Amino acid sequence: MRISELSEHSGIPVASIKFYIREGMLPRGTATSATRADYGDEHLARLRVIQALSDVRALPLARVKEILSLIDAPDETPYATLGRAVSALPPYADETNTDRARETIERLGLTYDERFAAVGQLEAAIRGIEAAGLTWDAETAARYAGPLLRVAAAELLPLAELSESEQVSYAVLGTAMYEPAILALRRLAHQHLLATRATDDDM
Amino acid sequence: MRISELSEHSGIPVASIKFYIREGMLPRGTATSATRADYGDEHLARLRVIQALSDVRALPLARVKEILSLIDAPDETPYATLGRAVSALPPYADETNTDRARETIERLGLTYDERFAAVGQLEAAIRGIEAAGLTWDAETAARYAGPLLRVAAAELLPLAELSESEQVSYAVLGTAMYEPAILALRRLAHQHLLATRATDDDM
DNA sequence: AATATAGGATAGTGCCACTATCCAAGCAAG
DNA sequence: CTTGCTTGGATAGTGGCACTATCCTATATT
Repeated sequence: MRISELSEHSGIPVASIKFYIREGMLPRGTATSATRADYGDEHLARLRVIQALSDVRALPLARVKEILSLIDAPDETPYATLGRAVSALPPYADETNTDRARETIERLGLTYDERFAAVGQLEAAIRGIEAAGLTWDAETAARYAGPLLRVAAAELLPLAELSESEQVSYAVLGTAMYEPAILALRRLAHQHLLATRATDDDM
Repeated sequence: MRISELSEHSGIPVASIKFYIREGMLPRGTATSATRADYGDEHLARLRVIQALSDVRALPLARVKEILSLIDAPDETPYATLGRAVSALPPYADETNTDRARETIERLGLTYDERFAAVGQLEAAIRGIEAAGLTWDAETAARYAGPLLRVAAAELLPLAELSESEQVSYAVLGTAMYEPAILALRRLAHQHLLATRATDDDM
């Protein structure tokens, strides 16, 4: 496939493809002559991943780049790789004090590891909730933690069947890409409950 | 409070406060003379909401503005207001074809209303998942839907105690602001499961 | 009366994600 | 073989966004 064909198949302008190559997010095609290079299906797949992360997840390209490099060259353990993948996702918090998050995590009986980006993200989320005038207490946290632990456990089950390298890219991309679906389902559930309740008792 | 004091209390530069006023996101202070205006606690609270939506949620100011206007002047019904609030949140999808989402929604027994933004968001999420090479089928959807319906139901319960206007702002801000906490908890749950499992059987 | 500060309007800045222009080196048709 | 069209690759330019800096005028303050 030449670059123009890659552009047609992916729907991404040639200039943008060149840009992604320059940025190191997409490997160069294999040069067949001074003015021709050959691109394969892996380029197409990579382009679709970039689009998914950039458009659907609305991640800045710098974050997309981090995630891609994680898939290409994972860390020692899946645990560490997942940790770095999480740090590429919003909210981008560099909280120094993570007391609120720690309190919540420990009360829920989860593992507290301050190096894990999600701790700072939870801290930022809690501060945002309270800045907006909403409540975050043990009861609120428990409301979410139970069902989410169940979700997380169910998500990890099918992973066992994959090879280690597949596991990593599935975990990294899965963390990023299933989130919008989760949020959409929660919003739909709210609407559903409101709609059905409205016919019941006019709320 | 004068604008300089509002700036000190909120930590937001005077120039930015002026900018928010210009943009119509923050009401003008009540003018006491040609060169003085008075700001109150409601300005401080508004500023904190703007910060939470803008920084923690990383929403573009145009979306923040939509959400604020919804709180200030809600639609006829909470259902409609929530619908418009949802459309201010990512993923910003304008899908024309929402077949995949519809299939999922109907199979789960939820209400399908194509005017609701979350439908298009689910469609965009599904396309993103598949573009990234991941799976979305009935089984996957069911994995998420059960726990999330439980979350949604639990969230609506405490609403009953509030007045109607409180309900609206709580629903609008709650939809936006609890999401980062939910995602952080899911990420922490993954990490927790991976960490405890690793000590068990070296995965 | 002199100085400092506030409020308001206008223009400028820095970052990001492209996008347009150039150029030399092929490739294809006549 | 040669004339015109593409292509890959490098460089510079663009448009949008969220501020931010400057300016001016009218008061407070001393």
